[in-house]
Amino acid sequence: MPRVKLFSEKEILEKAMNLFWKKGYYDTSIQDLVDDLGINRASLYDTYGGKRELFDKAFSYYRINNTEGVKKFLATGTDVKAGFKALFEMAIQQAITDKERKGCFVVNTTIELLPNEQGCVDTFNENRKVFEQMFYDYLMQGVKRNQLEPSKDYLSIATLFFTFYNGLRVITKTDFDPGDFSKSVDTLLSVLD
Amino acid sequence: MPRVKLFSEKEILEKAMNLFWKKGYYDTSIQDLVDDLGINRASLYDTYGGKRELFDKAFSYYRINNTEGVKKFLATGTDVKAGFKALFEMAIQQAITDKERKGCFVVNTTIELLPNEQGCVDTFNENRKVFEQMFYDYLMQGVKRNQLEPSKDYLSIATLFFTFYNGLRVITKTDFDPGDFSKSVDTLLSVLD
DNA sequence: TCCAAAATGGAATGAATGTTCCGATATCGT
DNA sequence: ACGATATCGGAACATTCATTCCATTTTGGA
Repeated sequence: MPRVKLFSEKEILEKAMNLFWKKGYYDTSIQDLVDDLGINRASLYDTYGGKRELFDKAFSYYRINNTEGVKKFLATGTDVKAGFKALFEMAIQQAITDKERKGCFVVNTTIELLPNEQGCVDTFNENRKVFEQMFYDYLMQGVKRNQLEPSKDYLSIATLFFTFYNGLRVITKTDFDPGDFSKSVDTLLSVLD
Repeated sequence: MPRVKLFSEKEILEKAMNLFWKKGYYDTSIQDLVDDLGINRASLYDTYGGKRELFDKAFSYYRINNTEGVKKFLATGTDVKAGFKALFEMAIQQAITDKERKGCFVVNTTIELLPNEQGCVDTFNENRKVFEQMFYDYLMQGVKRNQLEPSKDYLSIATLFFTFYNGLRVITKTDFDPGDFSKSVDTLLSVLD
């Protein structure tokens, strides 16, 4: 049997994810990765294929975690409106807590790779659909539990919430006032009343 | 007197703006610029300084036009709610019309340069303030004209609208359904009722 | 007409890019 | 203990990058 890997493949992938997340695809060089991941140049190529392959793996890893994270987050609460409030507040809080202000990896990558790399447009479309569906299902739960009026157009509300969520992820990269955005979240959520 | 420039400085700046807008800062090389702008390598450096200087000039040029454009757009209409509806619909329509799907240059640059280039965070903060103020002023006009209830928190509505606007600029780079987003705009605007 | 000044074309620079290759090293099962 | 096999360190590769330089061409005013 051969020599065993001296690093955890998943651990390194997580590091790569964080670096790509922070610096984006183009501004991250192989040298940056070698320095940051702490593994050998050759090991990087042997294990992950190359820059683009590593990026794709890191991006996939993020999307899975992100989707699962939000799904679980919404599943914890019982009140739907409070759930969305908490979700948006979490995005705000995350931006304050994260000293690197990385925002959302999916949003960042959408902006960076489109429109020039149409090959990944399907990924972004699917991500949007998954989130909108998740939001919609959650809203319908609220209707079933008599927390929300049944007569509203919850598909458009799901789209609205997701769009707002994306906007939040852009603006929270700048120096924003958390209080202002908490208020705007409340205003947004008033569409549920 | 020297030889006269064979190109219009503004015309070339506009071309540079479009290329940076489409491809972003890092993925646009000097060679790309030389090919696209149709001017000489040396002329580019003589006239604009360098890649970063040219980018800054192009970005400034965009922001001025963009701000003025939205300001004039809002000034044309008389009904405030209809004005916002038209503004958001314009963003949607622009995404469909623009075959390159460039989105918004400010949003793109915010995502691409932050958090690594904190030197330009002031620019983004100012841009946000200008737009929020513009939206707020417009809303207050609606109050004065008795089109809108006076009791609402219009500062938070301005923030909400601007955040949504940013989100739109992200999502409209993907393959979105214009109809869905028109509906979500209507839902958003219901906060004014 | 001639000269100063600016634009031009294209070569040249040196650093950084992604990727490949190789000899050395370390490890596991036999 | 040994050999097969994968990792490792680092050199080497060809491109591409932003930038600089220079000789040439073009122009407008004296």
